[in-house]
Amino acid sequence: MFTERQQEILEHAIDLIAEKGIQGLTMKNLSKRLGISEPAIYRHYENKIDILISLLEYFTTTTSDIFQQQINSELSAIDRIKMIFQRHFEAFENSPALVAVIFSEEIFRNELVLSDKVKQIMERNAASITAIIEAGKQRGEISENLSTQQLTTIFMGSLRLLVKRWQMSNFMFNLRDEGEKLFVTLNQLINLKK
Amino acid sequence: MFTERQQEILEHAIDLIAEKGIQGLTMKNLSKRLGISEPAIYRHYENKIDILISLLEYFTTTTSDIFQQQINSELSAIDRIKMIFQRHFEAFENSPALVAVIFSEEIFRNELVLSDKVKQIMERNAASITAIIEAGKQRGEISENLSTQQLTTIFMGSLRLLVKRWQMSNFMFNLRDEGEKLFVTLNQLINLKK
DNA sequence: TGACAGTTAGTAAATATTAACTAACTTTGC
DNA sequence: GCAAAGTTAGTTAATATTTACTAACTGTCA
Repeated sequence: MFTERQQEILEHAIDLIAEKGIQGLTMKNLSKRLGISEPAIYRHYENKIDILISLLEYFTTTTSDIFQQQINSELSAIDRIKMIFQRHFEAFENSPALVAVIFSEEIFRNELVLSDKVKQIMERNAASITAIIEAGKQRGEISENLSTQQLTTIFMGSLRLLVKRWQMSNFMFNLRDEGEKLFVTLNQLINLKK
Repeated sequence: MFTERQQEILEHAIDLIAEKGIQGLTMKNLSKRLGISEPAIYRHYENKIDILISLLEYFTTTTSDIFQQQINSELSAIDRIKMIFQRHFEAFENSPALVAVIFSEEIFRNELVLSDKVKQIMERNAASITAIIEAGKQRGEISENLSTQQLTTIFMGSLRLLVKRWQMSNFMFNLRDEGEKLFVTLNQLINLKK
């Protein structure tokens, strides 16, 4: 899918975005990081947008596993969502720069091809959570009175905000621990309905 | 606080950011929108960063009322949070471009003065919600078992995600109606504990 | 008359990209 | 087996365009 060099370029691009935002991602900065000249980058990518498209694909493949692994699991709905949470946290702790991409709507806003891809990723993720909640309802784990769609928003929204806070704190707290706490409360809220 | 012309400039700047992201906010684009020349803008603002600082102040004054009005209210905690939600939705429906600013962490990342201000705004908002939840706990409206901090994340996170979705859909659904639905579910979750 | 708000015509620096070339490999055909 | 041809990954220099910003001038109006 990606050559070794392309992957290197992507990783440095992610780092740059994470550190300085999208405005920090210039060919000059990127080449400096890579230790090669600007034109050398064009041996591996046609243009800058190509790099960004690639970057979204890279992110998609990285995270899509997390969702697909869960779908066949025998766990309860809530535990399955919990596992999705945890795996994301792990992925982010391993490479905090990835967080910049999960909040990349702003980054990719100016190009239609890119913003569409971001939309797709978000919709796919929401659909996964929705499916799990529906299954949970059928098994009687989650009250039928609660709107699946709204629960999806609540789960994803609070997850996203936690990660955003982690990013804004310069990754100063332990994401997994805080995620655990958040999940305890979410769990309490859902279970009380039984 | 702002002259008439300054306010005009800010509004067009917000529109530009809303449409094309931060990269769309150039002095050229801005002057084109305003129907004046680029140098004319410098009659009203010293430089571009000055405009962005002003923009955050503009946003702060616009939304800080929403929080302060509530604090003295006699309503229940949940209703007070609901009102804060609703007033935000109203503000956003009146000027959807404002939404771009609420998610402006990315936009203002490159300048320390700016990103600090964004952090401040977020913290102030979180503190308001936290205070309301704490009060609700003391009045017995919200279970003491539930973590105030996590509840704040859940409220703010789901609110933010809803607004984000609204933005990504190009404002194609009714934000207030969907907000109402979200709140019904949040209400269900909290109240069941009684 | 003089401050205010605009203009035109520029600036230097930064931007993504292209042109032209090179050194070091690998493949191919006799 | 080895020279010719091609590829890969880089270089420096130059490109057109865009960026934020400035200097100097002009009209307007209280």
